[in-house]
Amino acid sequence: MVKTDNGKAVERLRAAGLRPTRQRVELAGLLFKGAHRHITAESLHEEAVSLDLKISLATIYNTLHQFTHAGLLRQVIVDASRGYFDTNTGDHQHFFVEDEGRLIDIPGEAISVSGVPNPPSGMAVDRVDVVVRVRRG
Amino acid sequence: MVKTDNGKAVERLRAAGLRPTRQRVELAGLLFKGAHRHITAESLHEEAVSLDLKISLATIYNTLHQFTHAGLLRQVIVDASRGYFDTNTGDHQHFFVEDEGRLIDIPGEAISVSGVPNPPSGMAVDRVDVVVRVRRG
DNA sequence: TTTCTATTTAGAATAATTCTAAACTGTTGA
DNA sequence: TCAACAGTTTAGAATTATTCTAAATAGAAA
Repeated sequence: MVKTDNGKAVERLRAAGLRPTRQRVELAGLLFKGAHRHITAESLHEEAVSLDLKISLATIYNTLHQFTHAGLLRQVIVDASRGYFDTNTGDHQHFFVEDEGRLIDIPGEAISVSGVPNPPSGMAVDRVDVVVRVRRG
Repeated sequence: MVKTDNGKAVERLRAAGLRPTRQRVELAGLLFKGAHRHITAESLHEEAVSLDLKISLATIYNTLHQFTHAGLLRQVIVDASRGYFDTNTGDHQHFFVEDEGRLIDIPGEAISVSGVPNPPSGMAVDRVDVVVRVRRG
């Protein structure tokens, strides 16, 4: 019996407490197979469609959020009209190429933010996001 | 003849190359009269309505963008589903209180980012945005 | 005034995302 | 192996923020 090797994806989903359904396994396959990626619900859906994976857009949205809650993805907010997700959940920041809507990682070791004041009392820092907006020119 | 003093607003608009229409003058009055503010198209519209200013939501959107292009406002991207604008266009960053959708300024002198790598060739840095996400707890 | 163009506006249109309720499918226990 | 249940997927409707359109209005200049 010939099958795509999705054993890794299945394990990863189980470890995250997510039932390894066909759709989740296929998406995990796309997302976590090779190098880290930046995707959009639309872009991932188009990719799935082009590979003849049968996954609805609603499921893409559901899955992206579930993966994010499970810590498998991180959401990146750089554009008011489009939600990005990053398969790299480690400490790092981004360049955002405004004309192209493209993200580029900046390693966490490279960049550092200092002088962040104490948050208002009763609040705790969740995360510090740095976006370096760049343009052609 | 008793009139609201909008002389300042009118001058400011003229200086920015914007024709001082009633709507723009009234909005400039709201936005630039006192301390710096963080607003949303919706929140500004509600405020205008509550003060009996006759300004449509479409005009609020138009005006916010025109003010931004003219350098009177700065757009702040912190939330995928809502556009914020800041009357403080100077060098500074933000706390974002995620539960409340509220922004708090961090003075530019306080905070600093170091180690930003060179942007990809052919690209120039437009701006470096820092968002410190905080939560109750 | 008159005229000209920029501006405003109501309402339709768009785009991203979420919701709903019905159909489907992993998983578990017998 | 299989029944049964709870979790998942889905098509399509609904929602939300925002933009567009084309007609009406209002500054500015002469």
